[in-house]
Amino acid sequence: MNNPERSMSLQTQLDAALRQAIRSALDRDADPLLAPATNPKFGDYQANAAMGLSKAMGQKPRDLAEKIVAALAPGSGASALIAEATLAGPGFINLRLTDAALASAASDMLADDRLSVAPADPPQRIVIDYSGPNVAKEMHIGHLRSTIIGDALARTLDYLGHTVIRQNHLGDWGTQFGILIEFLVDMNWDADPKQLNHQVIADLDKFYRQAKQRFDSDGTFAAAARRRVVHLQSGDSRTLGLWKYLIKNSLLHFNTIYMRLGVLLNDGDIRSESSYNASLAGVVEALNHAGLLKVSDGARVVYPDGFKGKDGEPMPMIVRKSDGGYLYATTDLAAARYRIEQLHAQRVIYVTDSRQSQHFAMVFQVIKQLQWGDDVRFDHVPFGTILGPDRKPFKTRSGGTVKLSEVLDQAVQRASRVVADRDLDEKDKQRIAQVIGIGSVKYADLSNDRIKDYVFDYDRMLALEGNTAPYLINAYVRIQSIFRKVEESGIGCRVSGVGLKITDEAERSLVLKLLQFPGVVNAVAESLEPHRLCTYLYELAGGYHQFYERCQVLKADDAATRDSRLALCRLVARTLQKGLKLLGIETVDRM
RNA sequence: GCACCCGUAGCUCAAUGGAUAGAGCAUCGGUCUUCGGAACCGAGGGUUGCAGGUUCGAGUCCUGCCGGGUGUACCA
Repeated sequence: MNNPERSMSLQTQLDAALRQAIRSALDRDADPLLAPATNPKFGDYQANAAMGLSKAMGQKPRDLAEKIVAALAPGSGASALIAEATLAGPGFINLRLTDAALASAASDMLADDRLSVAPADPPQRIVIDYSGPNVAKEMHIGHLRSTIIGDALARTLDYLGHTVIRQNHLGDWGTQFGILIEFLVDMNWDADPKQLNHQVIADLDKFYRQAKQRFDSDGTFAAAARRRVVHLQSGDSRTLGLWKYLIKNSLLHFNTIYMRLGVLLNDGDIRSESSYNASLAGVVEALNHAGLLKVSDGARVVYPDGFKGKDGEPMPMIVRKSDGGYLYATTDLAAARYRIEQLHAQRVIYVTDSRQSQHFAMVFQVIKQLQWGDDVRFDHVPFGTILGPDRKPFKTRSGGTVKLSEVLDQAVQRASRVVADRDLDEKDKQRIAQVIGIGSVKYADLSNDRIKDYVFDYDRMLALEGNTAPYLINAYVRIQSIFRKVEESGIGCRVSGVGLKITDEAERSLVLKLLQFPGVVNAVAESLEPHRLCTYLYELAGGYHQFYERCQVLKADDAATRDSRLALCRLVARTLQKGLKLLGIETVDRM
């Protein structure tokens, strides 16, 4: 099964053939700039290298393209793949592949449990920081995007063979815990630290809002809250006991949400803010040692190169407050250091909303100036805001935060209406509603270009038409239905060793689309944009429907055609299922 | 003030610097003896916010405007 020669994707083979042709025609190593054809009438693939090489080589692009085309002529070694290479426009090389090459590549993909997605070489150690909810607060709509996008990226990078280290940077430290704990002490909240209760998190969420209000209006309470922060930092036992109790019950809540969402995060991935407390002083010392530490208005700051604030002055990043406290910049630096030195990361990915872009740009710049990880790649993966119907940040009618658990309840409930009148037993219906409901929420989020804001709309995300989870899952279901028919009718079908053949245009373009899967997965890993995979899956499902319309599968003219088409169905189903899985979305066999 | 992000069909969104800017919804019109019609085919609908520039080629890159959002020293 995973013979590397055999499982090399078609596009990889084609790229190599083009590269070789450029070398022999122009005596030069160059990227062929191979891409699927922009329009089917141009062929299957196109290579755009000639236009770019023109200036460097001092020759007309069409002349260069002509030489490359000549090097692709029959007998060149590429002829098994390429049926026709033609010159077009200013220097496009349009490629039409042989049906045999397409059929063979599709057969290889079907026989490969990786669907022709080559393992990364070399694999990297990649840290991905996502979700990061706050202790003592219920997860709300604001946590959705980081959790879902981060999870999809983690799954994709893992599939490519990288060592993915998930880091859940829990917010469990800071002034707000002084405020909350002081409030709890004040109301004689006597927590049994061993007790776990799902209701606790909702109470805490409510208490914090009350406490914050009191903190802002009651000076005596505010002073007590600040003292409580000091108690917490110095390890006062009652304070610490309450704090640990908050964490325990929060984790119970987070894990419940994670399980419903089907994200991979678990307790082993938690590395909370407080876990860096002991190394914060060392960060400041490192900055001092590097000569980057400055004092400004009593605060310890660093001025990262290239950042200007108001009135054109260098913009400071405060690492230690004038009262001696540390801030999130310090924690992020400590976390980066841990990831570089202890986790041996080669790449670190932060999935947070775009409002933190400047913060991370500064942090990355400071890391650079500290020379902590010269060969480590840092990526901030920013994303936009989820908007309500009024195009303002999504809030409840009364203006409160939208709880994630209620969003998921609502989505599942609406999904259950879709299957309500199906002839399925109740247990299956519930399971289907879960998969469709949760999948719809996730897909709606992932299918938009992440940098943009998007409007949260249940009706649209649960629609059966368009680029939605239900549409894709339904395409999968329809294929499964064919295989159920196969079982029932006793036709039997060969699963392995089936020779795929192409007998129709719809079949051919479906195969072409299937063969693009490895390229798309790699593009997602490089750009960190899951919506590209969504677009691909949507097009794949569309291609399948066209094929399905034109090509009879079970009533095909002969057994060989039927087996070939069944194999194609199987490949589409597997690709849809795998693609959705990489997005963190499940499939069902009926709906 | 400065910095970053966004602006594409009536609506919601796509488009590694590539050829005539594409989908879904909505509107209108077709197909077929349902391998699940939750389908397929077609039509109308665009000065890609505006104006310059770079390039063989710009929705995409650069500059300046307009509009919206976000950030901008002791919260995260």
